Amino acid sequence: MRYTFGKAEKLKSRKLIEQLFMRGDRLTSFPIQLVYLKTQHNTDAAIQVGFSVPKRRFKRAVDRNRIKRLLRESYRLNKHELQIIQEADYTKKHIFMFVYIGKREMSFQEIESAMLKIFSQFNSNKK
RNA sequence: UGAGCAGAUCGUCUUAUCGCUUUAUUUGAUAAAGAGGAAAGUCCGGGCACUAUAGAGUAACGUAGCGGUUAAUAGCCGUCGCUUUGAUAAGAUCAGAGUAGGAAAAGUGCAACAGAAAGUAUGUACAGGUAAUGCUGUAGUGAAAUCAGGUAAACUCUACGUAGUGAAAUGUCACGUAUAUUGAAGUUUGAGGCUUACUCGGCCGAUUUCAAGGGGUAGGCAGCUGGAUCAAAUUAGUAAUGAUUUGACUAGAUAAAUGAUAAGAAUUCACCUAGGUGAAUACAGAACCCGGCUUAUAGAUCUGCUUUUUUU
RNA sequence: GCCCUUGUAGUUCAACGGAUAGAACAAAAGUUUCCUAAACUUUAGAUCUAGGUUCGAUUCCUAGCAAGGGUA
Repeated sequence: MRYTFGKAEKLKSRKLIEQLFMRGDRLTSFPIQLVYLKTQHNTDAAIQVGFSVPKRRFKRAVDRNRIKRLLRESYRLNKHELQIIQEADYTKKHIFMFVYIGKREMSFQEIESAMLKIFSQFNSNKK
């Protein structure tokens, strides 16, 4: 099991992101909100992921960068908890967007536990 | 020795594990490199690219002592004037700080309160003077009172300067549907359109046929980082800055890399007390590239000035 | 990335460069009432910050700070 997070797994297409926010479903576990959508995209990865921190809440670019890095790190280390990735089922492709809805910066441990909670919610929803 | 102010420089480090971006070897992987002094604000000025531009005038906007510097500027340097602070006994000089500092004798406007009067103004009291008279001086109000008054960061005038849009510019490749645009020829003849905001002036039209190839998808690549660069020495100059020589310089992402976790070290502060415990380590994150300005900044070092204590 | 606008009482807005910065609602105190509401009377409260021009600045200029918006 390798904890990688390469370019193919990154959500980059503007079109897909637009679709995601228009039609995607949402799951919340403070301070993270997950927006997800089952759709087709032409990459090898089962899930493409993006991370977002609103500029309105965090005015300085340094703070936004740090939170995004923490989110990305916690996703990278725990993504194997997701059944889709475990099964490597490429017929069920998804796109994810993690939005940080907290009002202040949090530690890595707090973010990680919230991330795990969201993963378990997502897995049970799929069954 | 402590405190304060001003300026300059630096602005955390090491190891392990797991990752990210770029480059090279190569296709398993390995190696190397990977945020700043402000990368910020976007306040000025350029480079670069594309578009536009026959010409003239007006408008609009910017700048404003003089000289220098620079690719260029509203930056920087020098200097004169003005304002202001300190020193000595006045004058004056010295030292520091600030300064958008052209024109009020072209014209228009504005000036609360006070004051007779604030600009087609001539009053009161006293003194002087005359043939006579606001003819002269002083007092009083006010920021300014007869002096071609004050105010141009009021309109304005003068001098000089200014085309527009910004790398999401622009070029190219791929996919791929359908018709903008341009050129030539024939027919027809004037509504309107374009030309820097306006005027003069200038240019163009509509339709049919033929020929050339445009637009979109914000997908890939180029643009994209070695340059008005940095450091040292010599040299020209009061200085800003220039010249020569030598050496140095691998960030290039694109919903956007430069990180996470753990341990240790360093510095500062607090507590117990002479080595432990706890806390903190700023401001802040490249986005085409440079030169300035402005703002934010824990802590450390150096220099100068002021002041306190101790010793001689 | 680029561009634009606005900052005045707690809130919404006024104010040629000229007296003590005004109005409405809100707040506080009082009158009225057995108590409350309504009504009436009164009070307190502000020019985003720092410089400059001017005799004098909310107004003009410069720099900063904050908020909002547009564009692709």
